[in-house]
Amino acid sequence: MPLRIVFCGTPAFGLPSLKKLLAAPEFSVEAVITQPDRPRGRGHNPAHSPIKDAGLEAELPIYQPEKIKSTDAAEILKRIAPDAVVIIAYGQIIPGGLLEIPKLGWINLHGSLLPRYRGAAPIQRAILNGDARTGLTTMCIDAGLDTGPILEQLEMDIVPDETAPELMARMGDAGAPLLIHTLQQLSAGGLTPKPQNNALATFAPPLKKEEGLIDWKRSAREIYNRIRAFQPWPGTYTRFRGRLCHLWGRPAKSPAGVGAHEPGSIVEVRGELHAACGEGTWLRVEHIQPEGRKRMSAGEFANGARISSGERFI
RNA sequence: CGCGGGGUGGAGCAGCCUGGUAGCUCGUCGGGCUCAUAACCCGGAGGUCGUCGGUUCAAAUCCGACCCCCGCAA
Repeated sequence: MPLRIVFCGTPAFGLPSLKKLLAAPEFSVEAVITQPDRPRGRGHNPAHSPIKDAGLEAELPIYQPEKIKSTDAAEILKRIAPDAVVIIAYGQIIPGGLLEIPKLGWINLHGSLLPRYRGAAPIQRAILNGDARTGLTTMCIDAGLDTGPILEQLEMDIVPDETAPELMARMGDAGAPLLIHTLQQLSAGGLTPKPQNNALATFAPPLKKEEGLIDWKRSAREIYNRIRAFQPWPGTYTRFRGRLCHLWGRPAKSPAGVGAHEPGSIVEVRGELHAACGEGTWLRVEHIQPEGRKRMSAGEFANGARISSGERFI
């Protein structure tokens, strides 16, 4: 008898796990629960979640409750009567009443080494903080936010220049075999959930748009971490001549022959743009995208903008 | 019908409001200077000004429609 699974998730992070479950004969995915189609993009066309697309492709029943706690989700789950619910980055808190329905519980794959980085944006927050190591955790969902007992963990390095989408893809891939292993062990009775040490807990709240605004008083390294962490959303941006500009760059030596400058000051040397940051550090600007314009190289931007000395990013 | 910005030689931009022989930075080609150079100097090539239509003696510029790109919001 295959283990009967309901898969609950929304973004691409859970995709490798879902695919692995679909491909393994020892598991049978009975249904997919994902967030409702929401208007997205410039027009306002409703967009599917990546998980929904995969569910449709596998011809699975799809459920998209607006609010999982206020719908008949309990009825649906009781009817399907899965052995376990796998939940990966679903985007809604699961009410207590639903947690007892599958006998193996709700099994979550989380993008951090819990109890560190509980919450919605563990991977981005780890990069933002400049961490060199992170990891994956499988755990049992309980009534709190990522507070349930730990099943298995896998440590991973964060590569120095890695961006959030890159690390997320890598962790999503690495998470699939970990999740499978956890499910196998759990169903065989070979795992004992270990309570988290709440004293060590930290939180990784969702990214906010405003956090993308570059604070030039921070060091170039900190700004670079933010640039890496905030891809593809909300991005890191600054203001130039009153217009919003998304900006990409990396720490660099101070441009030759250039002394100290106010944070945000722009110095152009041979077509290269350098911006002064805090603590006397410098960021070499690589790409800029002014609002209403396409993303362009710093050199192209400098050609058109004709920056005069003393101009600044704000 | 969510709000807004933009489409001008290969690239990035100015010019549009106040219509009248298309400009800037860079690239490219040729020449020069130099021990040398991505630096500097001189010269050249390259543009249906997104598309279609309208107004006008005359449209990149004013009016209308459409196509494409992007920022915000979600």
